[in-house]
Amino acid sequence: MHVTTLCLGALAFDEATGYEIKKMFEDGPFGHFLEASYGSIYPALTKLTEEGLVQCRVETQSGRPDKKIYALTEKGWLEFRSRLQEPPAADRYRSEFLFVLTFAHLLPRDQVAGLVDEKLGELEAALNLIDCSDEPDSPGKRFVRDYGRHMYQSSIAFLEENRHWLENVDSHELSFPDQHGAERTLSPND
Amino acid sequence: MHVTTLCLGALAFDEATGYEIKKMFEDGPFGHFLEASYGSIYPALTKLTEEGLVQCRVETQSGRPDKKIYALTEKGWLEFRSRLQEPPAADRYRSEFLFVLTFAHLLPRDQVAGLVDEKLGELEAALNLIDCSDEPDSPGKRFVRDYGRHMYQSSIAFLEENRHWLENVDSHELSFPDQHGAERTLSPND
DNA sequence: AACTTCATGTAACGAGTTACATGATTAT
DNA sequence: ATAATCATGTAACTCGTTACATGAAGTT
Repeated sequence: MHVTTLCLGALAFDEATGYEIKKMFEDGPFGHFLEASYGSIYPALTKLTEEGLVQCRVETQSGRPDKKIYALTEKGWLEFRSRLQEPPAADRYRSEFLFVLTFAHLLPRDQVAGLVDEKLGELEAALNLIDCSDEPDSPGKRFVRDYGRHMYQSSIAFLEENRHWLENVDSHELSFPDQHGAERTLSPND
Repeated sequence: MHVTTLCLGALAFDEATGYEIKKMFEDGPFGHFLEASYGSIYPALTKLTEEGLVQCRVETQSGRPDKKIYALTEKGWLEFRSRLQEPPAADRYRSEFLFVLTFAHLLPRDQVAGLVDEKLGELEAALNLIDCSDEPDSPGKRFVRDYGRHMYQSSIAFLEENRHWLENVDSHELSFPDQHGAERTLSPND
């Protein structure tokens, strides 16, 4: 999904500046399942303006750059709606955390414990962010918020149930053949 | 995380060809939370060989390209272990599905229903894939598999509980000001 | 007949991130 | 003092995907 579509979506809630749109991808309604940086948002907004999908109103400020407040045009609304009708790309969950834990038996125990603690901390912070967010003003927002909360809770529950088991996995030695086929080993703490 | 690290991880289980590594990112142990394509795996393997982190044995075949079987070297093991010790990047869950559903009130009901059905289908297929996969041969693999299963189940449960509510959301009209500030509306089905 | 699997590899293209550039104001 | 917030924007860079090229054997 192009950043332009994400911007259209952000503006479908309310007019906003590039800066505010970026915030929506941090704390706001999209924060938990989408990302976008200034380096992609600003050019996207410029492109959308050129295409007539959004319009821009400038508010002069002293001491800082003028505020450019973007809003959808009718053409923008229609285009956004038609983009929503295209089949969405499959969700992708990328987790280096799980990748590393796949090799738990090759890692020192305290690293495994540290990793799980950190993840648990992140998950709780994310949950907290959800609970502190504004009351959703549309059913879709409510659905997405509740979905997020449910998944975070579920993830926390799993980690808490399984952390002891995982942290007490036997450390295996790395065992592998050298160039000549002879067996060699390395311990995880070496 | 670089594809080279992913390849090192794949080879930490067993020697393999580029083709087989790709399979591991489809059905195999990493399939649910990582991706890699041939266009990145083959160059990565070449680079790893040049760096001496893996070695390559060629098996001649008739009728198809020779099989290049890659295996970690000692240097590769050590390098892999040290990469595992670097703090992993934060997980990222990208969901166009949730993005679209944020705007459920702007969508025709049957589209919302269709989206949820499709997602439920995907989720069940993924669960099924997990349950048909080989019995994990390391504790980390088992942990990751169980984590995946738990999250898929949790997601399915949430969608099933909430689908009726979501599909019966009132369709709102798109309401927005035109160039002159006058109120304009568009219905979702128009 | 047509499609999938096995098997490797390259090149062009796409798309976004990171880092940089600038700088006043407000909170700690 | 120091850091964070507000505010916009560009350019270089990373890095991976998609599509292409090749082609035999087995499956439906």
